[in-house]
Amino acid sequence: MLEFAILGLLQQSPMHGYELRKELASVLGGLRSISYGSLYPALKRLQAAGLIASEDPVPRALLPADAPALTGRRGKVVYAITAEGKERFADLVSQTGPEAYDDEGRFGVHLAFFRHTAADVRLRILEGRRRTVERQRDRLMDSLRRTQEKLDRYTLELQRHGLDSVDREVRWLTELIDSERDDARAEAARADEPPTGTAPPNDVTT
Amino acid sequence: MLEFAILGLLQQSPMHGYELRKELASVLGGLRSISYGSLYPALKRLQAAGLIASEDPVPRALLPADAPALTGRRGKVVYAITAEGKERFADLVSQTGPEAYDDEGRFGVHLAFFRHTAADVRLRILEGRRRTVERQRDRLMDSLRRTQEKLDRYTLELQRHGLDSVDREVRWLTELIDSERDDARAEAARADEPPTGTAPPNDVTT
DNA sequence: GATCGATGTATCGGGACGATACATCCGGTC
DNA sequence: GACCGGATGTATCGTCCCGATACATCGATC
Repeated sequence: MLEFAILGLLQQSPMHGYELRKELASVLGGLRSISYGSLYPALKRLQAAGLIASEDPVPRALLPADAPALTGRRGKVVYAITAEGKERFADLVSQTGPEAYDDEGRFGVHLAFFRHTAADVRLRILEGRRRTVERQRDRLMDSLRRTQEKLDRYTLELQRHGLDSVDREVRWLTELIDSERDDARAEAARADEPPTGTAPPNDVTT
Repeated sequence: MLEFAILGLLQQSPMHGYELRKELASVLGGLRSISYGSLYPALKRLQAAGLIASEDPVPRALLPADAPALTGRRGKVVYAITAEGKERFADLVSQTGPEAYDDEGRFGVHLAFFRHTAADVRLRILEGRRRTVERQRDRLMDSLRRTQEKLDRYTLELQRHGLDSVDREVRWLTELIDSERDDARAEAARADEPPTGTAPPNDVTT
């Protein structure tokens, strides 16, 4: 998942670790960010797999031969995606199976790179996610109905709030899906035939 | 956090791992449950610290000496809380600092055991949690306002949904807090003086 | 001109998780 | 009455993530 996000970000342009971390935070939803303890090992894995390459474009030119020893070696390391990396990213982006939406984080990453995703794939991922969340909601509703007598007030409140939250997510996904379908329909109509009756307004775009 | 939850559950009665896991799932909000890979190491840590004790009340009586060797050793292991464990739990339950509410999971556990918690401590925890979530909301609103031009539609939607979610949590907490305050006021009124004017309805309770 | 905070790369230990192995018991089924 | 599958049950392993930390440089503020 992290690897996926990194490949996606490097798609645009090379970056160094610090930048990557900041961008990653906004991709992951604005709240929880990623730690260096996750980031650097992930970069190493990607590099070992040949999906990204690192270069050191700031050769620090100065300083005599007695460099501050081992760990010292500032000068920012820039990571760039390779051809293989681009292939791999294209594969990942076009996945429509459960691995694309069962995990919340993974789904978020897919959403973040939807502009690289074909319209039909987008729709399948959104629908898959909705199915997953609906199942969660139903399970929760069920367990709540079965156990509500035995729970104290606070636990009950917690469950109710959780249920409400999941329910809202379903509705949110439904809105997204409907708007995707509208787009697809508009697209089809535009390709099929220019509307009769009402004149199409000055359509300059494209 | 896991340790906290285990101590809380064993407060009621001894349990074995499998039961513990199921109860834990409902404590943690109905959705995400805990894996054995987390549970058993946690039980070992608690046992090493002397906070719980394990007994094997099913001596399997049968089977000749040639037991199926090493790993074999069925007969469920029951875990019970010790006196030290009860002390530790009482300490944990009365914490009102950031450690009680900064982490979502930890806050959930506190909420799950609110019936063991004094009214003033409950209020402080709820208010602390609200402060934390409000800060999250404000940060998110800020970053959304600053970056909304550069984000594509889907990322924007994701952020908006996240923001809505956090905002709802604040409102939910406010409801809980208000109802706690009402309870406290009613309590105080009952202790202080019977109301004049309107006659108190037949108050049989307590 | 010195300190402070942002930027920057990197590692370490602790802990959580999914997967898996192993073992028992209970119900139904032919 | 033999068998089988699924729920119950204990436990470990490898992989990965995270918070904390170390080290290093730069710009700005006072």
